[in-house]
Amino acid sequence: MDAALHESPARMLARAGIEATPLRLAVVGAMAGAGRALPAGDILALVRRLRPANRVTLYRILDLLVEKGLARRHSAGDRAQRYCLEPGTAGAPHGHAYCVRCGAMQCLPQGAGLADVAALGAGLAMDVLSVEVRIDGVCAACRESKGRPAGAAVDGDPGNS
Amino acid sequence: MDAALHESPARMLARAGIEATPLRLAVVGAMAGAGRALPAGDILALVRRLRPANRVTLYRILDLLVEKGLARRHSAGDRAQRYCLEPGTAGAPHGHAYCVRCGAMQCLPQGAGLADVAALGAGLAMDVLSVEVRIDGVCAACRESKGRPAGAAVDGDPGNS
DNA sequence: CCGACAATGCAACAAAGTTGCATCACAAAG
DNA sequence: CTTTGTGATGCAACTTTGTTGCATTGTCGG
Repeated sequence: MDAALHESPARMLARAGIEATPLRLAVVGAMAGAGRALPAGDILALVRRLRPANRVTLYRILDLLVEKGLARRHSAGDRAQRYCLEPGTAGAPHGHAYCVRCGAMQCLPQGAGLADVAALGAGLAMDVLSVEVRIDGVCAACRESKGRPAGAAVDGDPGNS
Repeated sequence: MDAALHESPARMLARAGIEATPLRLAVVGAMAGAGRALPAGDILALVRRLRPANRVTLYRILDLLVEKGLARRHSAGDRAQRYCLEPGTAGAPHGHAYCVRCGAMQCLPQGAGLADVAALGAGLAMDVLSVEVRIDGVCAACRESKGRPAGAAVDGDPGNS
């Protein structure tokens, strides 16, 4: 996820061939700043700290980012999909650590155990497109503070457009 | 998934300490018969071939099965969770192969590449509860028959309660 | 200024679950 | 036999997350 941390949102959009708009910059900025996979609702809350934004537009931007390879969509155990910025090196997959207590979804370093899993798919009588690896558990922060969820959702106003 | 295939629904419920009812037997029977992870909607359709059944009751039964360790809940790329019968040997995880075309979710043999991934979680500063491994791609049936989805959903009447 | 086209917004819809409460069935108590 | 309690089931309404269709805005080339 280095690229996401060291590259400006504008640069990332340009790299993916996506026209930069204030909203898109805000979305990419929010995702890059978080440093982990966020549900659409959290991204929306983050973006709305900077500017009003519409739910539908956000979903369309996320779809666009995914389609252009800038972001990836991952399923957590819950109902909401999480989105995280692609490491730049296109196609390089990475797993995630999902905290079932606070819902945070940390990106795991690339390669960790993934090559093996990918090889598994190769013997499968199926055209493999991608591999999802998710470790479910309780993160360190939540383990310490039994009781209140730690580092959970964004606190931005969830008020509607 | 051997246990699921060779054990009667009644026996499985007994083993998990769940009281057997006609509906629960039908649910377990449907899941065992499918031999793969099914979304709640498909299970409902299968059960309704035998008897009328309510959506809510099905969800409650599925929750119960998961809670008692008889079944496992897995997220596919889409919105619906899939449920499959636990191999009996409690906690033994297995991955899944998800076809993005027809939505079928085959259970992978245990152990295949999973031990390695589990080890990955061990170094994570987090209490690992479980590991989800999903291979997304296009299954053999769908690859052959480009066009119509193959082996997709159940054809039962999706009519309501 | 005008038309085209992309981006955004709004409202309504849709799918998958969830919740609260009514009802039913069956068993134990009286 | 009737009563009463408990768990299973059913029903309706609601929530969350995402999608679709259409209207509006904004920008660019002419």
